[in-house]
Amino acid sequence: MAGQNATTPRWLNPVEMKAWRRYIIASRRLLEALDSDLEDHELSMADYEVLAQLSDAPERKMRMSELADVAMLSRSRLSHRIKVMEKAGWVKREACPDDKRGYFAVMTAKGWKAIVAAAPDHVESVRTRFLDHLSKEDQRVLSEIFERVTDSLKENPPTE
Amino acid sequence: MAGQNATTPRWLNPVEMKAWRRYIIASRRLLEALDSDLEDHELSMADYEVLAQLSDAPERKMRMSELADVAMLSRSRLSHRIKVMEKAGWVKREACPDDKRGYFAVMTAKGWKAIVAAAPDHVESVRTRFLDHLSKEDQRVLSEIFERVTDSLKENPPTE
DNA sequence: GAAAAGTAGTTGAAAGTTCAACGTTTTCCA
DNA sequence: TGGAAAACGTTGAACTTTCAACTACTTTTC
Repeated sequence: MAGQNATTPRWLNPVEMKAWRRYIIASRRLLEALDSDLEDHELSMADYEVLAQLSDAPERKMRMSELADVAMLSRSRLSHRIKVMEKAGWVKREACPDDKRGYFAVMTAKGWKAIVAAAPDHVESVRTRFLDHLSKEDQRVLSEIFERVTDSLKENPPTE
Repeated sequence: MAGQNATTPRWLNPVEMKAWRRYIIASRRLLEALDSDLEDHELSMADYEVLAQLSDAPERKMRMSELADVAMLSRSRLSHRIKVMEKAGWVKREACPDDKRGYFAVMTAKGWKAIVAAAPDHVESVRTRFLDHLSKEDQRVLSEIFERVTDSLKENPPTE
């Protein structure tokens, strides 16, 4: 992307700037707040996401790489994180019989208890800190905007 | 926030869920993409933000704590980061004459060159990856939504 | 005007994340 | 069928971020 802007840059006008900055700033603070709310359950957002995904999976287990994809973590990051979560007793690892390279992350009873305890509070956080400020129409507009953003990122992924 | 939900949790309905997840997923990918685009200039988003804020400040210098606030970094994080940026030659530190506890972060000529080189590409990234997918009306709606979200976070800050 | 309380900023250690390299197993295809 | 290439997941090292403690200075309070 470097050096592709020989022409005069199209700087943001005030309205664009406001939309962009408000979005980016609110999003950071929102994430912080959700993370902080989850601390009451000794969970980070990433941990929550991992457990939530596992709890939706058949038999509450999932291949490491699939879990990494749906939880949007790098494989390496997931691998390190699962090591910690395993120590905490929320998940364990299980060799995959079909593919000897592979492993499953399996949610334990303790992990299930943790997510069941955390989920209502987390959903309530998402509501009070975010969804409550959106009308039905806002929800629709937002869904569409971010669908377009995601689609465009897929078409034009960053080159790393 | 823990234990405040003795009542049945108000789970998200499908429309709410879709709005929430699309927003959160697109936002993560968007941030990743912007960060990745900036790598061409050897800058992280945090570094960019620090340099951008400095370049707008009078004399291109700012007190550490003010800089931490506007760039949304903890003081400790800024302190560590400035150490690295100083080594890279983009900023230097300067003792504050009025308050002997204080320091200024001061942008160097090299820092100025770095931000001037990166800004057009970065703005272009923000456009192509985000703003281009928003109509004027979308911009307005988004500004208002995230203003409400920010206001509510101010009224009800996380307790850490 | 001195002690207490608060503010500015840094530090080192602990925890988390990225990156590149690696061993193992599977897939591809000539 | 055999060997190259790709995929799975882990690892250790480097780097980043957080956390709590700390020094140094300033402001408040009585």
